[in-house]
Amino acid sequence: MSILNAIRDQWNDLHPKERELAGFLLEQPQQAVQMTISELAQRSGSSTATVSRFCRSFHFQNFADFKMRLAAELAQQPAQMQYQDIVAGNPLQEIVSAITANHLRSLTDTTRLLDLQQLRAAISALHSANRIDLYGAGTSGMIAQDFFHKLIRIGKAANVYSDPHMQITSASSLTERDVAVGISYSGETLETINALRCATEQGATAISITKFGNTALAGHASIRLFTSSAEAGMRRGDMASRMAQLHVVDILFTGLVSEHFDEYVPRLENSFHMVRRYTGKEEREPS
Amino acid sequence: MSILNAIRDQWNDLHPKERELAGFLLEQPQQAVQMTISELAQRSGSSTATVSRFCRSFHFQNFADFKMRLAAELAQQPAQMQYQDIVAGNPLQEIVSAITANHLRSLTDTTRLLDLQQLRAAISALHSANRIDLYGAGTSGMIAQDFFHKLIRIGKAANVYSDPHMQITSASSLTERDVAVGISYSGETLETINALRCATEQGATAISITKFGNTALAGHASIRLFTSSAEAGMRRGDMASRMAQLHVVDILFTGLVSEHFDEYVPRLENSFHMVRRYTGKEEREPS
DNA sequence: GATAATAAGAAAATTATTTACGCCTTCAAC
DNA sequence: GTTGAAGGCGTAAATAATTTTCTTATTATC
Repeated sequence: MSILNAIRDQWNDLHPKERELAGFLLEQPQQAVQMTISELAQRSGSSTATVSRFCRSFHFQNFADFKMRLAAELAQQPAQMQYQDIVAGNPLQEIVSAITANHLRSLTDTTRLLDLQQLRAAISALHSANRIDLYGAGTSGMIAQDFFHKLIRIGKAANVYSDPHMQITSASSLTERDVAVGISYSGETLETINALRCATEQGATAISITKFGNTALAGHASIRLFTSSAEAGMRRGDMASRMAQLHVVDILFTGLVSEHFDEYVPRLENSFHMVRRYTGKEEREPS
Repeated sequence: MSILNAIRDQWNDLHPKERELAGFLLEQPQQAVQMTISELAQRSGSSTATVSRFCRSFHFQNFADFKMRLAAELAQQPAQMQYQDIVAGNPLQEIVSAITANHLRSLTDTTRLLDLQQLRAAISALHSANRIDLYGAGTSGMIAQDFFHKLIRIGKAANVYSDPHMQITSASSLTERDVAVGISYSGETLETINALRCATEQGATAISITKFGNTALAGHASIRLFTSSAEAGMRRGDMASRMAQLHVVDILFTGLVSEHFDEYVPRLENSFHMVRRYTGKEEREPS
């Protein structure tokens, strides 16, 4: 229930009328997706304009887009388990099932949330970028690293920074021909936000990868990519969200390579062979 | 697929233009549900009136009703596909499906391969370890990093090395009270193998995380954990395998924390709160 | 060859959605 | 308290989407 989760998640940031609307959506989602915007407005005690704005504030293209995605989400059979936090002394078998369910869920939810338009825009921006900067802290820093590995394999001029000073230093030298990617699950990591803002000020194209919702980081990006947002159990940490972020990175990368196949694939294969050759015979496949 | 089936079913009774429309719907249902009636009419070479009538002839209330129900239906199917390599110029939607299928597959396959006995042994070894060394190169190095992040959060004396010299240097000072974890998808990365061998010679408990099969790395480990082994497309790289490795790491970590709940959870929560406190108010959740 | 039946598009009518505008509330500064 | 700025939110105008009506073209039947 990533959309409904996101709504619950942002409850505190919602305006009064939006809350009434959100409340109705959370209680009667099945009915809501069958209504027109005016019915929904009436039933939830707000106006069509408010509903429309609500949808856009959650980064949906429009009301129709919102309705379709919510419907798709609701159609998922409830057999799927809910996201679970770590609890005491579970049998190992149950832990395995729970983690697996969390991860599968995270991936399918993220896939459902993906906006192909934004994805296409991101791919195109990355392809034509003169330089690519990647920013992320903590676990998201690792995602950035992963993306970095991929990009240099196809010969992109990419850099990755976790150090806030270096982030700003690098961002300050970007131009409108460059791309900056800010990664943060919460979307509220100050350092990453600042780096992306700085990049935007220099005219670079800013791409954000955050949990779904109205996050500060996404607010500063011109291309927004989202992962599913489960309520964060602090114990569970960022396991599922990290999977989701990697998933988005993989899709971005694969899309990029696929769309410019002849240019990138030879480089990809070359990097593969070279690693093999220079790290000993024993290395038969990428580790 | 009752709606699409019904359309196929009635194929013979359809008028020429309706067939074109039906054909498009059967081929591109995912795209169709995102379109307006006029887009759909245009793409399928008919007119809005025809589409509208088509929906009613199938006893839907109207076009919107049709769209919603089809969307709900499409959301149901999990689309279990085979592992796929990157190919040229696929539509983005297909790339998304393929990657998602790869990842889901990778996780479920890995879960199926998991040996609870080995898992228990690994958890127990990690719990009582005096020191924990993590070795990995390339992408597997990132997995090791990820594990490292997790372990230090619960106060374990962990270290992670990607540099072969440092790996050996550290491994050489391990004792029988320590644990070494070697990560390599192929299981044939020389540096990682050597580091694990060195650790074993010092009497440390060696844990391997490799693809399933008879790999060199697993041969040098006393506790062997496996991920699913799909044929590696060199273009596809290590995306799915990385997901699987992280999956194993997550299960290991969660099992560890769950089994020693009272000891580890306070540390985990403390690290969470401290990161929050020392990285500014804006940081509401782990990035 | 005329007539009836029906397919199917154009356009009109209807309905739905978004946007522009402005009122009203809230909150802070004076 | 008064004033001004900011922003929420509804009304209504503009836009877009959908359905229905009207019309034409085609084919089958007598």
